[in-house]
Amino acid sequence: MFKKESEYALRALVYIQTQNMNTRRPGIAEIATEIETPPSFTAKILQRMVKQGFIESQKGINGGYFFNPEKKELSLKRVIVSIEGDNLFCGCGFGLKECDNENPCPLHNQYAPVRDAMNDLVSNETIQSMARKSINDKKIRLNRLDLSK
Amino acid sequence: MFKKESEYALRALVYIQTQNMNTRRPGIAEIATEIETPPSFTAKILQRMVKQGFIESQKGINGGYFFNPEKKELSLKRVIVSIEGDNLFCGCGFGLKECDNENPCPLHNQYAPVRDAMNDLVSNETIQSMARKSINDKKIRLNRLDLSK
DNA sequence: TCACTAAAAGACCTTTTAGTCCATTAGAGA
DNA sequence: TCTCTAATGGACTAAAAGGTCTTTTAGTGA
Repeated sequence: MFKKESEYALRALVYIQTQNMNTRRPGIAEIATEIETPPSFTAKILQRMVKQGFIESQKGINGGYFFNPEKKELSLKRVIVSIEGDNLFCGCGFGLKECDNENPCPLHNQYAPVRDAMNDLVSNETIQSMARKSINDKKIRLNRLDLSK
Repeated sequence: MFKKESEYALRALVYIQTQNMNTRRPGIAEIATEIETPPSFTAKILQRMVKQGFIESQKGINGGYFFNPEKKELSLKRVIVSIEGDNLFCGCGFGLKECDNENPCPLHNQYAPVRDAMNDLVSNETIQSMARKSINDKKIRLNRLDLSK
């Protein structure tokens, strides 16, 4: 569904938030290990998240990434749109440039409701709501079941 | 949402079916013009559709592409899965290899219903059902509103 | 059977996505 | 202020997606 970059960004941000809630500021090496992503690529992605202003970073000893608790919660949609645009949430299933209720493609009437449901989902869920779920339910994971595999 | 190749394949197949219903067998040049896709790439895609057995082709004068009316209707899902696999309809939104009700990612409970709705949609709709809609409702299109643009 | 037509095959090119590596910058703490 | 550490920046590589072009193959019908 989403691009690798979006998936990695979401997992990394949720992991950072769970650690922040535990008064920790994880660094690249730890994050990449925990969420099982390529370290260099993850570093590149988090750099972009910092530039977007979604998170902040601290260099040097005990440095790492963290959310500014003053800011309002960050929706999944803002993260995804900053990476891959909003075609997923607005576009036509048949790939038409212009497709709406007035001039629909043959799939439009069926497709639009599902697409809109996806839009609502990522608009309403936030990195923070995901992190809370993750902390409150031990069953919920950000990686594979068995890291030794 | 879908790859370009899937979008072009769906539009081409629906167009072929609408023309077949009018006792015509369109060729590449006509198809690419009508659905506004790159001709060479469209040819490549239709070759693959023939190899998959989804459509048949006829060389030479009055040649072109057509559906075998003996066969049962072709679901959108079969077309899409043959091109890009089924990750869209089975995969995890966070990109985890293992993610289900027992061991969910933080998005699973919200994401799975929307993903399943998408799966139902493409499983139930067929190239033929799309073609019928297209023929019965003049408002429905497979290209832009104004081809002169 | 010849000429024409249109699909098939396959090599090739371009752009985007995915990912690596190394040198630089800057903060923390001793 | 020195040293260690960890993020930053930017050049680079690899693979996949998207797309083109030219030659070959195979029907059609005159």
